[in-house]
Amino acid sequence: MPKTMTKSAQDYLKRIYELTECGLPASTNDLARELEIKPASVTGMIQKLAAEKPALVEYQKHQGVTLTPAGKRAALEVIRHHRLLETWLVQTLGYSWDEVHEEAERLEHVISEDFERRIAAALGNPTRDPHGELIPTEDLKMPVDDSTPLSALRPNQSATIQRVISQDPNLLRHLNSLGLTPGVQIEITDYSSFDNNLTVKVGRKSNVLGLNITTKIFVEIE
Amino acid sequence: MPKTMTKSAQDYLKRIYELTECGLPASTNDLARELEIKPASVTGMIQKLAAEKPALVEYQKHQGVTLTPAGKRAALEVIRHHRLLETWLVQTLGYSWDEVHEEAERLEHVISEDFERRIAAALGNPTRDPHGELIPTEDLKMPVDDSTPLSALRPNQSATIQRVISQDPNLLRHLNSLGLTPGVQIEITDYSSFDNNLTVKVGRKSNVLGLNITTKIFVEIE
DNA sequence: AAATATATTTAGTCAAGACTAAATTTTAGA
DNA sequence: TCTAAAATTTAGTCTTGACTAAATATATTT
Repeated sequence: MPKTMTKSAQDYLKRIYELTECGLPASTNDLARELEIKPASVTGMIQKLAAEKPALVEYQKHQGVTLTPAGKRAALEVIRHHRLLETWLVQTLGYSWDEVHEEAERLEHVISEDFERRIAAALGNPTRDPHGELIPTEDLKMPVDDSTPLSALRPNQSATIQRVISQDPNLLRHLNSLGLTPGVQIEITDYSSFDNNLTVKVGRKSNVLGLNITTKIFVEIE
Repeated sequence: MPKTMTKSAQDYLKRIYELTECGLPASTNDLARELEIKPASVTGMIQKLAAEKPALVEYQKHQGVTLTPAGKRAALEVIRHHRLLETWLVQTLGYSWDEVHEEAERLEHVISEDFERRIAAALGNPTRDPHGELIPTEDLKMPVDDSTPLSALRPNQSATIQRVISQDPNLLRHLNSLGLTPGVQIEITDYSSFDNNLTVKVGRKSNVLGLNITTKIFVEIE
C-alpha cells in the first residue's frame, strides 16, 4: 500500500489559489479532493496556516478559506516556479507537454530564487508555459488573461489557441495529435446546438469536438 | 530558532558511502557530525535502515555502519544525481563551481530517473563533475580513480589537476582565482620540507601552497 | 588493571502532518 | 419549519525523524 504522502504548506496555498480564482472561498472538501487527503486533515492544516505569524490564509469555521496577501504571494511564487520549470523542461530537455507536470510538481518546492531567475532569463522571461498558462511575474503579480473558452465560438469565427487547461497526459497527447496546441490558429466551421459539438478546422483538417474538450481550450478571437 | 531539519534516508546513505569509502565502518559520531544532527538521532535512523525489507545498512551495536549492496546502490544513485546536477547547473545555467553544491543538494532527492537520463544525455554522459569528482555510471558503479594528492608531488614533476575535494565556496573561489581547477596543467618548481609547502606553476604564474590545500587537490602525474 | 574519558545506545518527548470515528454545523428537502 | 443529508470540525491515534537526559559500552591513561 502507498505510504501516506505529506503535503507542504506550499501545496495547500497553491490549491487554495486555484480554487479561489473564481472569487469564492475554497471549501474544506474541495481542497481535500484536490490535495488527495482527508477533509479532517485539511481542517488541521488550515488552522495552522491561519495561525502563522503573518497569517497565510483567512479562515472562519465552516466558511472556507481564502488567501491573505502573504499567502497569495507564497502561492504565486510556487506557481511561478512550476510554470517556469514546465517551460524549461520542454524547451531545454525535450519533454513533451504531457510529461512535464509531475516533474515540475516535485522540483517547484526545492529550487532557489537564484535558480528561478536563471531559468527565467535563459528562457527570455516567457509569459506563458507550455499549456499556455500565464506565468506570474518576478514581482509576483498574475497577469490578467482575457481569453475565451473555445465552447463560446460559433461558425465563421477564427481564433488562436491561448491555453489548454488540463494536466491529463492522455488528453494532452490527444490534443497534440489533433494539432490543438497553444499558438495554433483555428476556425469554426460548424456547430451543433443539439449536443454543443463544434467543428474546428486546424490547417486543412477538421475535427468535431465535444463540450468536454471545448471548455478546456481557451482562445483569443480574431 | 531554526526549525529542526529532517534528513532523508538518502542523506544518511550518501554520508555513509562517503565515510566508508576508506574501507572502515562509519561511526555514529562521525555520521552525526556530517549530517549535523545529534548522535542519538543517528542511532535511531540507522536501526531503521538496518531493519528495512532489503536491509540498506549493516549494523552491529557500537561497531559502526556499512552499506549493504542495496544501500550502496541507493547511495550511488543519489551521488549520480548530485554530480550530474552540478555539472548541468554549471554547463547550462552558468553557475560557478562554488555555487552549485547547495542547489544540487536539494534537487538530487526529487529528480526522476527520466530527468537524470535526459541531463546525462544532454551533457554527453560526462564522467566527472565540475569539481572533478567521478560520476557513478548509469548502472550504478563508481569508476575507479587513480589520482594522487598534489601534496605527494616534488619539484620537476608535472601533472594535470583531476579533482578538488571541497565544497567550501571561499576555498573554491580562491583556487579558481589561482587557476587551479580540474583539467589544468601544473608543474612543481619548489618544495619546502620544513612546512611542506609546494610551489606550483600554472601557466606563467607560480603560487606557494600549504598542506591544507595540496591535500585537497588530486592530480594525474605526467 | 583500575579509573576516567569518550562514544554509543536507550528511554522518553516533541512537532508535523496524516488518519479514523464521533460530534457538530450548515444546507436542502418535505 | 423541521428533518435528513452533506460538509466540517473535534478528539484522539499513528508514524517519522528529530531532541534531551540517562544508562551503558568501549577506549585510553596511568
